[in-house]
Amino acid sequence: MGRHRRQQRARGRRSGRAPDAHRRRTRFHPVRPDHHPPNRSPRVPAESNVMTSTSMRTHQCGELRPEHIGQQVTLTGWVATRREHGEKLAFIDVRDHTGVTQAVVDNTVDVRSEYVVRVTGTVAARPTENLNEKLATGGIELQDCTVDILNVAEAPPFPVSERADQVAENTRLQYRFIDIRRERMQRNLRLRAAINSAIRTSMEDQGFVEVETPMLVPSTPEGAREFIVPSRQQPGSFYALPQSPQLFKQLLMVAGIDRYYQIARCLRDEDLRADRQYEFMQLDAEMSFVDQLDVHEAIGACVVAAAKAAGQDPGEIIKITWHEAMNRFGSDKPDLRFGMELTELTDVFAATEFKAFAGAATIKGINAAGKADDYGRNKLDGMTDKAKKMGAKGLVWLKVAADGTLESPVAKFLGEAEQAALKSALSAQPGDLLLIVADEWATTCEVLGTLRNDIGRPPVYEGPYRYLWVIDFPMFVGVDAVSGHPIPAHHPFTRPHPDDLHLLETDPMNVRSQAYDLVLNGWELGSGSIRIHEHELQARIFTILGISDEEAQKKFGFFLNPFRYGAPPHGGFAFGIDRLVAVLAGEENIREIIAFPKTQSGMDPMTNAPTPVVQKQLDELGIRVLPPKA
RNA sequence: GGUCCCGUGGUGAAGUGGAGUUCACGCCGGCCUGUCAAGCCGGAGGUCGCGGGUUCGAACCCCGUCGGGACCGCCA
Repeated sequence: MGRHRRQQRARGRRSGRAPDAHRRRTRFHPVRPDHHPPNRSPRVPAESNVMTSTSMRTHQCGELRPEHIGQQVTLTGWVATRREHGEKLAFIDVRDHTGVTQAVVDNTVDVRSEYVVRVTGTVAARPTENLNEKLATGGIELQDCTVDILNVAEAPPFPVSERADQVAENTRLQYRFIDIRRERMQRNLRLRAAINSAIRTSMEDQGFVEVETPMLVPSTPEGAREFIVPSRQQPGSFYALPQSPQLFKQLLMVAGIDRYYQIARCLRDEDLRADRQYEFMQLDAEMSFVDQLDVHEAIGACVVAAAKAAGQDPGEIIKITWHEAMNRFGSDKPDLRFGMELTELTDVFAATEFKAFAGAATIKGINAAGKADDYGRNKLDGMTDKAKKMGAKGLVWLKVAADGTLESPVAKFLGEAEQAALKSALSAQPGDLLLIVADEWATTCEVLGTLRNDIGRPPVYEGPYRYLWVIDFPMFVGVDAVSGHPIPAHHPFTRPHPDDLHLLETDPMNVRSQAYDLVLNGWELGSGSIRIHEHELQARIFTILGISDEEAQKKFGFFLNPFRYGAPPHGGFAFGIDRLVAVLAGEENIREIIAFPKTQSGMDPMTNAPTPVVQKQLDELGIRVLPPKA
């Protein structure tokens, strides 16, 4: 740019208005190549043919093709880049969420990065030697352009491109309104919208009725920590924000809604993670007169619809029992994309003289095929530490040498026959790394399951997508050391497995429940259960849990009493939409598919929430803030 | 509540006791008529998160603190 541009800038600034005067002829233009990392997220399906022209534009920046050649069009958007070629020629790329188009302009047009512009010009074929195959609009450009500056812009803090993937996330969140201009965020948010839409359509096609439940609800201190909201009219009393619509949706079954759903915002005041935010969205559903197969079918259809909205066909959703999941994968949310299954070795070492193995309840191993060279002493020690932290007494590792012998500190304690049986059981080949744990069944499974994930789990954006139902969860997860009562694995309204009812009092730890999880590539998408609808069974469960009638009445009275008025058999499910979208988008972190997420410490770098409030607000609520702890 | 990692011009990085030094991008100015992450030349821009300590001397070592991230606990 030269003199002209400088002068125009000066004039525009002096007058303090958008420089309408900047109408310049240009020639034409293309779209910036949409960055799309290989094996990354799916593209949002083609948008419908809705009319997106407005009084200010005729087309969007990603839609012009050679078939439009000769038409006069008007585009609106942001200046993505400017390439100058002397006083008479410059190229500007105009961007909106659909893509970019190259406009050929007179270099006296003073537009800079992220200026908001309207460009009117004639669609023209690019010279054949100047086609840009990286751009969807790379066959054309706008020529004879008039450029209106609709707004000026300061230089953005980071580039509005895939290069900002390298920028500190905190900076991206602080300027989220710029970050979301990027193709990645546009794609993620639009994918999310498409999935939400598919979920609604699927649920409604299946006769589910959307009912909205309150955000201000009574506090029920079981389970996750709640956000509480002080009541102004009842000083000293508080609402809670819902962890889930659980109680309301069950009452809707009593109320004869029959099939309820809601895309519900849920809030939990627990520490944040890559897959957890304070507030998150769930597809929440409940059905009357069903068994768990009915629920699996309905929710499965909904998830399939969501996957198809992301351009995928998930195929059949398989089912395995919790026990099988633990036994084979050492996890209740197994990632089925890779093998390395847990192999039973208890019999192999039944008569061993190796003290660490002798008498162990369960001995299992995994074969990290070909990984022997990847795991040196440091990493192996680290894995051993991890195993011990998880409660195992130790971890045995063996490397298979080129000649087939086992290299390990403990090899000398294992007999030849044992070594041969071990190699056979694990199909060991030279270069393999074998890991063995001998302990209680649960510990053995969990430790090896964790190591299996650590060693073998592919990145989230690597397919295929493997959905599964994990069914027959145990009713109880352990026994309270103080009270001696069993600890429920799910909420206390979960229905026991009908075949195990007789064991409730005598052998509670072997009672299965009618609870189930939906798992995708190692992510727990959600869980549900058939509920208890009869008063007698509920009372029996409370007795087993050590909850007195009085206590039950006090804690859950508003929920239990309605069940006396004709509660139908019912069950339901809820799955986290954020997690589903993240996996389908190929994102490791749900913040990438949320427009305005919180950081790990629960803050929003853009709004600076949470903030102190003025004293008057506290006074009205009868709240006094204590000084910080020393 | 805990473990570990990270804070250096607008952005990303390099700098492990000796001058705010370096690189790329961006920004500002100049040149440039077919670029498309244009190119070439020049320039500006920093309280090395903050506070304290050690040292003749600290971006660098120590302590604290704030902010960010991963994980454990937690998430019926």
